[in-house]
Amino acid sequence: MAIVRHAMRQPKKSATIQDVARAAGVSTATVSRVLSSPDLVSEATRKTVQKAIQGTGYRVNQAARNLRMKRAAAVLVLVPNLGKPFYSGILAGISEGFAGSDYAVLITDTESNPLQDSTLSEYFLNGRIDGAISLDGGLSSAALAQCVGHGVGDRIVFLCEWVEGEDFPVISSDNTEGARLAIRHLHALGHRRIAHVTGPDGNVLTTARREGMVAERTRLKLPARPEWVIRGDFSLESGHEAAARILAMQDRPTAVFCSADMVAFGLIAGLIAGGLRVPEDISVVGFDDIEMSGSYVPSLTTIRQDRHQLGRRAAEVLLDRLTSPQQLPQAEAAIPVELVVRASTGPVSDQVSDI
Amino acid sequence: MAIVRHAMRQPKKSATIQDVARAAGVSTATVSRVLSSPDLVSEATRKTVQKAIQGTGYRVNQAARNLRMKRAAAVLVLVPNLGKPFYSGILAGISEGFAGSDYAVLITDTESNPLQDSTLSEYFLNGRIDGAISLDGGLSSAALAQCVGHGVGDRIVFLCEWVEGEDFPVISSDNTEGARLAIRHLHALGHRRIAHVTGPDGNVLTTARREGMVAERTRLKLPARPEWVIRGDFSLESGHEAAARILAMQDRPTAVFCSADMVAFGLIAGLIAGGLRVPEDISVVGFDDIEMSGSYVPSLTTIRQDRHQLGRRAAEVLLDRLTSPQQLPQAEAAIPVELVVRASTGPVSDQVSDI
DNA sequence: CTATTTTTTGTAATCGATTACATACTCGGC
DNA sequence: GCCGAGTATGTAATCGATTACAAAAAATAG
Repeated sequence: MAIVRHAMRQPKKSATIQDVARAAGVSTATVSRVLSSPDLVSEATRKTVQKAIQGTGYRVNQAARNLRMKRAAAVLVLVPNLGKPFYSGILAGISEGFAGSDYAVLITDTESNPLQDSTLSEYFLNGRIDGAISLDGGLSSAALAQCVGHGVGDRIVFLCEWVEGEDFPVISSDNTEGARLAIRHLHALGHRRIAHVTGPDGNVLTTARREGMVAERTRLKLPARPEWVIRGDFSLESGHEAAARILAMQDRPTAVFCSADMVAFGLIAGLIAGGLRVPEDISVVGFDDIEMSGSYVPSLTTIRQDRHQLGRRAAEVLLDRLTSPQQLPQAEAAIPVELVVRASTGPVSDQVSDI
Repeated sequence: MAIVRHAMRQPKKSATIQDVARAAGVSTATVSRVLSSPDLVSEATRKTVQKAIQGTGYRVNQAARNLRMKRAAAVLVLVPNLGKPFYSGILAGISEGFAGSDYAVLITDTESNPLQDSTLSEYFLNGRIDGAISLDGGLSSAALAQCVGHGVGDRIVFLCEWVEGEDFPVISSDNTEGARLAIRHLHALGHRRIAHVTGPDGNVLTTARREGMVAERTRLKLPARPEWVIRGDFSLESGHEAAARILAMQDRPTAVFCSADMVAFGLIAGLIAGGLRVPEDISVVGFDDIEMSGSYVPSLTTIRQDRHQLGRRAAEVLLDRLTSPQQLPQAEAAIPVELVVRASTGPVSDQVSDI
């Protein structure tokens, strides 16, 4: 009895729908129907065909299907910077949203792979994608105009960020409300002198959060000083710089609301290095609630964005538009945010309370 | 004169190669040749065809091309957790590596999208991908065996991590050397009592780094105590827990080498909260050099992995194998690492120096 | 000027699915 | 027993590229 060893190095030419048809003794049309609309096929043949599929190890060839059906079965996700921990949960939500469908999810980092104005529409025109989700509010209007011009404008959805003045569906957290919650929380702890570290100028989130902060501060009749609004850019470094500014102030705030958790981390580190205690001397609130925030020391009081939900929702909206393209841009409600109280905020201390 | 407004809502049925052929007065074969092997076509016709391509706004249909050429023009990257900042630079390197080619890069998070044993090979069999790069050393041998069985085993490349006992090309940093560098650095600063926070059990990186650490410690004849090797899992939390352990020790180390930067952050925060100063009382070294490490307070001394290079190299290796499939697994040299000295390490302090 | 090689171009088959349309079959109802 | 409706299946065109092969044109040799 000989022992046969197969090298099997070549990709097996996998079975085609023809092979299955032959094996099952039916036409390719029937096999195709078993795959895509099984209820059109009688119980008996369906079983036969399914057996034949098993037997041959048949897998549908996506390229052939895509060609015939004129679709790509893929969507593109544009992420400003994959390295930011903030995006992980979102991406998870997105892929979950597409899990039931047969769409593949392409992810690209727009920071390391700057899109040319034409790149996005190229993807569409080459038939590589059917739709796109952009987490990048910095897309050029030219790029978007191209897509609209080619008739694929209604397969683009924005998530978290958006482009001012453009009319695409946007899924995002209730940023303004988040800012209000933060201020209200600090106010309830007795804080009156509240500073804010913003995001980068021109960013839509910067604006939304700053506005929410200002609105609530006004409503609560809190004092406002120009130097208490410190320009940042969502980065750890900017938080650190903000700390230096605050330490140098004569008229120090008792609490700081940061436009992102990373900023808060940098700020706290800087403040502690400068001899202040958090939260005893100064309270800090972040925004986002990234994974690290719960385990930072001190753990961070912050505004939680439901990242998973955000991603899921964006996927659903895009999926809707891909399956029934005639729909008009329905109004999207903002995803609610939530205040998460942890150890970086506390009651205002006596000696620095305002008059 | 009437002003015409086009709604232009439908996707323009884009020009096909037939349209171009007609416009240029040549056959489709010639157009195709202009696209893929221009030197087979005479100067004159090439120009005509190119003009026709411009004129019609023709884009090649990927699905048709893929079907005919039996390829997917895409590769899959398996990332254990997209949220870890460590991966961003790597992904950037990978997409850069594929930039010149026409491969699309699919990225999937294996934590939020656990791969079934058959999922990876399904991707191959469905013709969705031509190759894969795995950053996940936790792939099941069953999944890999399936791929090998289907003859696509030679289009899989591991990056950073790998699966013990499997014979795939691996691109990774010189982890062992990194650990040695860390220990050597601490030794040069006068430290003798050095602790190590490891990665999770069973992880190949944990092993490589621990071994490098042990080897160098032995070489330098440094004291070793079982409790100075603290089990972690590359997370901030585990660093924080390690801090608690260290604070509780009677016989405290004067320096700690962490198996990841995130661990170091948690550790430092914990130590500072416990009343120690870094680096005055205790020095800390990380591993990875993620973006944050330079701006953390104190900035972190760490072992830099050239993430960009790692990604690029993996892309190149895979690309090689895709274009000339017969190649045998060439031996891959480890990518060199580098010690980056910052503020979290300093000379051992007098009062705690060993006898 | 013819024979031979080389270069350029065209014809038509092919990749592997989906689906419009045609056909065959089943089942009641009258 | 015939008709119509409904169900199940098959035939063949189609999606849009690539490429083997053939044919024509141009270049070279003798």
